[in-house]
Amino acid sequence: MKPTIYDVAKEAGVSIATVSKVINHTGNMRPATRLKVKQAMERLNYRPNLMATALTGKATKTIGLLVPDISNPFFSEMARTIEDRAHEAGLSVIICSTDENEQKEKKYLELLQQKRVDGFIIASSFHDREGLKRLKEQGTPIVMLTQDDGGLGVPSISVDDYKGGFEATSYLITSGHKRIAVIAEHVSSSRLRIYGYKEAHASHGIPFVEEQIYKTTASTENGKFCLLTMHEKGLLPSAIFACNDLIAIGVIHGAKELGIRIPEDLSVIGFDNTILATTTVPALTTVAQPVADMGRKVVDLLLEAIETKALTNEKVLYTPELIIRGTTKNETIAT
Amino acid sequence: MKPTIYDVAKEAGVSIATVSKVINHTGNMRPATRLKVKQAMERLNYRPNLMATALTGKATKTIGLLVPDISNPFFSEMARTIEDRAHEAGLSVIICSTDENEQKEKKYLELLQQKRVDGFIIASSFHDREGLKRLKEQGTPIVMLTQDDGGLGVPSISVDDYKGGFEATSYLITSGHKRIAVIAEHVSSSRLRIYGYKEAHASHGIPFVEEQIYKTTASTENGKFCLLTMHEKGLLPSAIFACNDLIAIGVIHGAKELGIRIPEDLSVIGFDNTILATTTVPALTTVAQPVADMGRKVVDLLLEAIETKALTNEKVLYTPELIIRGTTKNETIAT
DNA sequence: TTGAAAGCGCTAACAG
DNA sequence: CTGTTAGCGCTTTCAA
Repeated sequence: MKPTIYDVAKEAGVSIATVSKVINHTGNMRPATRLKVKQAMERLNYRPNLMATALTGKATKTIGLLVPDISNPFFSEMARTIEDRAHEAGLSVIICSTDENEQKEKKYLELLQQKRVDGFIIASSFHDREGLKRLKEQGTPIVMLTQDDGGLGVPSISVDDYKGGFEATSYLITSGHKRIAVIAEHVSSSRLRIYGYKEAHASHGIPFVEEQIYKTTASTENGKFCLLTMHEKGLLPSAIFACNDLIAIGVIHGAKELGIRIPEDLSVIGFDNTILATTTVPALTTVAQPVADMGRKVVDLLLEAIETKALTNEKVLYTPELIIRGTTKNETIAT
Repeated sequence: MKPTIYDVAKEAGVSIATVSKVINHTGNMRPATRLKVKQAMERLNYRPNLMATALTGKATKTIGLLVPDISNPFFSEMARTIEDRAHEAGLSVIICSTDENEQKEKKYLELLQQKRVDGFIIASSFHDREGLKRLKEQGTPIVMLTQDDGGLGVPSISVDDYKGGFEATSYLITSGHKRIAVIAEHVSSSRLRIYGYKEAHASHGIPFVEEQIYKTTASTENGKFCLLTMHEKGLLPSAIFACNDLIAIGVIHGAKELGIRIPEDLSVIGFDNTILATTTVPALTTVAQPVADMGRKVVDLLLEAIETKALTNEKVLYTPELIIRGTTKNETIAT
């Protein structure tokens, strides 16, 4: 079996209390004693059992990260920066993919609570508001990422989705597009992006129809499906604002299948600026989120909440950046 | 504070042993008693503390997954299937990105040991063989994924890298290519892929030069850099076999920058068949690994090792599949 | 400066 | 069928 604190104590000829003190750098001690203990630990290759430590009331040094799907490049890129920052601070991360599914949300939330994680980063939409509220009331730190807090009163980090939607749409409009569809997700950030989409129309005096607003779940398949649907209904727009890159890629795939040329026949804008946006040809025009900054910030905020035990309500809004690449085209010049 | 087993016992008017029994479905009990306890748990919203449970010798129901980089689509796709399978079996997954860096490997391995994870899935190359050996000797189940076990005597799951390299190269050769470069990684799987590359040359009676073998780390930047290097040295081949999609994409980027047409001037084959391979134009010819099967299998194997406490040495080899898309071209026909 | 002892929340004999 | 009790490995007073 693995050596315990008792083994070390015996090996060093001291009490477990003394060993505990050298582990935690607490209290004073004769240097010789400290050395004896250290050597004993070395000899036995001793590592404290974090389970036992956690049981005495200390932190578990683990946080939970809930994302819709870790295989979505946006979230895996985000997860990577979160992981790095967390480890810098001595925290491990348990990642759970919810698929935006209420059952899974509940299951994972409960599971992680039982594991006594020190806090949560929630980057997935949350249907079970009640569960979150209880969590919060129990004093567990929570930070929302890419998600509003739904009046929960917890900190949240996100990009200015409204602005992103507004700028993407405005760009399309000023490029001469008049029939612009939007493919959004069933999540709070999409609501704001749609709002931006609408306001852009309003401010340019261009009408839009509700039928041009599609809602789906993030995947290339669904993006393609939406385009096919538009085509079947004879409602093909001249431009599509997709609420994430995955959907935009799906649209591009669908377009190829239908023989629709991009950007000549159809302009496409994505959102997130994941690696995928750089691999398409032409490269995808998209709205970038500062993933690295956001990932670091969300960990810092959570850390602060964990350490101070105080529940702030800070809302951090990052500025999105429209990155113009090859999938959009100026209609006024073109036609 | 969170309710403990004592609170439930008091609430239900029974002893903690009884409560423990209903939690673990052990022993018999008068239905009425069980009901009383269940209701008490319900009322208090009781959840057992997994830390305490783990301390009594039970499993932590957590496994560690070491990958080079979770933001690499191949690994995030793999992580997703692992996560799903693990959760089906009641296990959580802690993912750590090692960047193939020995310091991080050590750090994470140690960290996860302290967290008393039930087992490890190692999908990252491992410089610290000693650490792994000690781990294994301590009885911790380990399964290698995408990596040989380096004589460690633990199970391993991978694709037949030799075959993948052989087929990719053979395809290029039979398409008429005579100057084929390979860009590999500093990992064990790449060694076999290179071996396949060499054997393909040998079996077709085509010579190859060692200078055509490049080694780097997985990223688009590095792939591009390799192509630029070849160009500078005046050693541009007519085809490149990249040992993963990320590198292949980098080559494509580099080619675009240099005005090299793909596949007309240069054929490119990747490896992994990640989502990236479908988003390039033309789509990337690549060698597919059955990620979903591998992910499930690796969890099943680990689970078996955890449950039986037996250390098998099973080697599972999946068959790679060459997927021909648009980045390769038949030279014989072309020229 | 060091150690004895009382928990932390739960499991698992062993009694009753 | 139910309860008592002794740990699991560590932290933390409180004495010595």
